[in-house]
Amino acid sequence: MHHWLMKSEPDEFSFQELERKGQEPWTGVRNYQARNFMRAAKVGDLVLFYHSNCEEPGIVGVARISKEAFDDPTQFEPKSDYYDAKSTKDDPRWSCVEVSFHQAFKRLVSLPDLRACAALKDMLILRPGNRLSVTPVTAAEFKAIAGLGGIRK
DNA sequence: GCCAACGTTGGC
DNA sequence: GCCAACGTTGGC
Repeated sequence: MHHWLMKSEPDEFSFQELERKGQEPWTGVRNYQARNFMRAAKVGDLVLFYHSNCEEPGIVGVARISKEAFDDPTQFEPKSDYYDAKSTKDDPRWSCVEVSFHQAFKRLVSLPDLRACAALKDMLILRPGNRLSVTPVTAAEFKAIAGLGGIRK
């Protein structure tokens, strides 16, 4: 089992919205590295849900991979923001996974919280200029963050 | 709204 | 295949 961290702008799609809907296809990722991480994700993998570009950036809870990588439908939709004219059905460029709500944190784990935790000093997300929207997280990092969020994993 | 970091594009 | 220009991300 792998662990992941996925970023979302709450104005676009928030953790609360995931809780309400139950599950959501994670479409619109247009970065090859992030895409490759999604292709490696398996059903049941746990996902740290990160709110970015907002008042209080940080991790708000845990989601779960509920469907493994499949073709991101938005790449074929000319009207979509994520349309990719260079992608064909025979050779699609972009994948997505489906994520499901799993468990909300008791408290937000903010960026300063993450930075203050010695066990997390190697996290990809904390590296300057990191912009990947999907990154792998080690089991130890996952456990430490769940602890900071007030849930036991 | 600024700006640093970084991926992508395209001319050569 | 190099690299400058450009666009995007995301914290502050």
